[in-house]
Amino acid sequence: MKIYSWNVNGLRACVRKGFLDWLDGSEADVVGLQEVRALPEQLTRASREPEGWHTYFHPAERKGYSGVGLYSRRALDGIENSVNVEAFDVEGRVQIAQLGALKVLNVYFPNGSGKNRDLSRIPYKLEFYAHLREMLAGALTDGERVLVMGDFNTAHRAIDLARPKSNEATSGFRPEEREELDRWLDAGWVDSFRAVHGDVEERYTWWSQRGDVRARNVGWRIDYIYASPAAMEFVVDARIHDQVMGSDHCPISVTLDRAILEG
Amino acid sequence: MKIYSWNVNGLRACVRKGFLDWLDGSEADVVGLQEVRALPEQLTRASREPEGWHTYFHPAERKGYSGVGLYSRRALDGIENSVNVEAFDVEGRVQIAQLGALKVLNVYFPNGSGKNRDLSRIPYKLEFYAHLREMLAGALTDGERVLVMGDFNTAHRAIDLARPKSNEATSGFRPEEREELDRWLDAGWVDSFRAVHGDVEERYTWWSQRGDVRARNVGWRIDYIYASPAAMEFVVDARIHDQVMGSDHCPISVTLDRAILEG
DNA sequence: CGTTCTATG
DNA sequence: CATAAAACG
Repeated sequence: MKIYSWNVNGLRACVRKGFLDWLDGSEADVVGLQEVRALPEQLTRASREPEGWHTYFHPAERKGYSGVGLYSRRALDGIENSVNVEAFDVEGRVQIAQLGALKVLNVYFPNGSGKNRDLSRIPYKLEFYAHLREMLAGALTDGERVLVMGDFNTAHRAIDLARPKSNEATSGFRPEEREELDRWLDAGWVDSFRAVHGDVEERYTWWSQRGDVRARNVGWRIDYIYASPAAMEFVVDARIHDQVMGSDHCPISVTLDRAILEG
Repeated sequence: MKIYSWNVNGLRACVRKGFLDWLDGSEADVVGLQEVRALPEQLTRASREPEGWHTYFHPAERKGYSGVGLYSRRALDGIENSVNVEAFDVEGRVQIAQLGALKVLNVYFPNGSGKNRDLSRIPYKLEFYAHLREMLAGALTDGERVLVMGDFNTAHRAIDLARPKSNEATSGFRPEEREELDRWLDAGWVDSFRAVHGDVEERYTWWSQRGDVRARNVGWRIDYIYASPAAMEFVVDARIHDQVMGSDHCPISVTLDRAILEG
């Protein structure tokens, strides 16, 4: 089975660029979207409830901002939107889906840049990371099968972005943000793409919209599917679909042995 | 000589739709624009200072809002932006141009609709009208040659809009607004288009942007060139150029005997 | 319905 | 550079 994550940068705009055709051609079982940037009622019916899919949305309270969504070929066994912190829940950043023995978290981690391109949102971002990490610590040590996928908004190591030197002070590659990802990996989470492909270079998931940056592949790898050790045993492939257009991010995926569903 | 008035509904957008081609083909001597909606420095050089034209701008303080501009083939003999009321001056609504013995006021009269489509701006609109009328009363009685042209934002009589009955409560055709135009005409101002063409019907200068309203000519005549009696003696033609596209308003013009300039 | 601005990324 | 909203008309 195949699970995708994609920051669509506005689902309505992405639909105009062919999202539904991509969806039907994707052979996906589950797709997690970030930055939906629409209330469900603002979506066309064809994109809100496409034939053959079960869909779930967790929008932000603020219109046109953030928001996550899940598309699944079979109905989810459970869905939960709250992480029990009001300040996080109102921004529509997390969906926790249960599929048999597998738990999938679809997450839009906060961007660290604030109002005037400053770093004022980094504390919120780091608190969000820490809260989720602590919330999931028990599941990890209990050997549960968990995927945390989405736009992490942080490149972990120099190999994960084209211009590491010039971005050491930029939110998304600052030491305090990278150290938080260290803590996830130290806790036991596995970066599925790196586990499958090792230190391959120049594989990115996001490119600035300025200039011809994507054509020149001057990008960042900031979208991940993190697997618990128990889930990682079922991962048979991990991919970055950088040929797929429609957003400033590209989709990523993992292929899993279906046995992962049977506890 | 030919003098035009046109509410361009954003000069930058209008330029993209061919404003400069229209300008050069217009045989205009003077063009007054309303709703420029740009600071001069936000305009391209080609539109701010086109070859062969002298240009003058009076923007609002608030960005992207209101603002008037004048294009003249020969340099103006004088230009004044203030009507000596701060609340009016900051909204960039008036330019007073002197061309020889002729005074031309290029005016963007306020829209009466407020924030929530309410009527909260009608008092401001009526005060603006009254202030300008009183300011010009002396010139009128002194026999000066004056044109007041622009977007008046009021249809005077039922003949001036396609749907008078259904708009009696709408700002733009309310009794208190129409009565203010009565006061201008009672004071001596002449509606140049009506003076030339009498009660011709279905001649409008503005159409809603919703639906196919312009194609069906469901419009309003709310742009006028008012002439003082002394100026009216030199008016040889008055036109509504409703075939000219580029805005939700169309240009209007008067043709004058050049002798109007020689006092 | 369309222009422009602002917030956000 | 792009998405979406808000204000205004």
